[in-house]
Amino acid sequence: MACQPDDQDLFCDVPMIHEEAVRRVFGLLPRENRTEGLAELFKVFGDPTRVRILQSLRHSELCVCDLSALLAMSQSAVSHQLRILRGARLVRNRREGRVIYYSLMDDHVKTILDVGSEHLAEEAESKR
Amino acid sequence: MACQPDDQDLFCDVPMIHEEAVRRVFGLLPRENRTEGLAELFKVFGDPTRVRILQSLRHSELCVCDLSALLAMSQSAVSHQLRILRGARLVRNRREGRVIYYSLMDDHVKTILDVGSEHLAEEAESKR
DNA sequence: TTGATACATGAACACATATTCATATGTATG
DNA sequence: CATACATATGAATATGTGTTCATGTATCAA
Repeated sequence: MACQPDDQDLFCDVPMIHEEAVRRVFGLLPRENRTEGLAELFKVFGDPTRVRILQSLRHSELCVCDLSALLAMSQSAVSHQLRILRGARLVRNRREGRVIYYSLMDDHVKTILDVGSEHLAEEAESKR
Repeated sequence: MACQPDDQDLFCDVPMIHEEAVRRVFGLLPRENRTEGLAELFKVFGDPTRVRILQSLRHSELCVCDLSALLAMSQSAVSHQLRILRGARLVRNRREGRVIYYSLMDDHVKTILDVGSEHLAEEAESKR
């Protein structure tokens, strides 16, 4: 935790080999807001249960008890995770009587899962 | 933790309203391997420091001390995070004397960050 | 070889998080 | 209204994770 390389002071206790590059990149970085938001978003994707839920909803709208049976998990655990997915606007829900149906919010969710899968595939390929 | 809805037994202690859909989706789900791998991958994106590193490397190859100065963090903390990014094959590194330069591994990293940003943008829009 | 520089890493601690358990909310049915 | 059903949620606990601190490794210079 030295100092922020702003316009006035770029001299830290940390050695800095490429001052120009650092200054330039610092100017190009998005606001901290956005960084924090991105991390929060990906954190939601970073749990096997939630990924499993998203993969399931990708193929069909499902209610909570369906997901519970499908994932072999307690209804409570599923509900807790659905709450987090809702918070990140990755899923939407609609009520029909006592049953609440969940589905994916939009195509971003699919895209993110796909690009992630691609990366894993190439990763496996590069290990050979 | 009831039972897995495999071909032989789909009857759990959890109520299952849409048995057909559940069976169908179960057949379409990827192997657990892949789910776990995806979650592990996104977990790496799920930390502000690591996102910040990736956003930085997106614009320029940088060495550890550059990143340390840029992010105003200790060299140790940055190194620990770089290790995790390397493990997920999100960054590559090359040595030049005592200095080690890091850069993004491939375009998947950029794409994932971009799609995430898009989602956040639309999320903000939908809140209005 | 000795010292300095750039980076990596193990241990420890503080903090976050996923599941379980118990209970609450909301909706249909009788 | 009372009951059953589908889902949500608060509290507690166990496990995971990021940073710091101290130390180790690798490279260059003298």
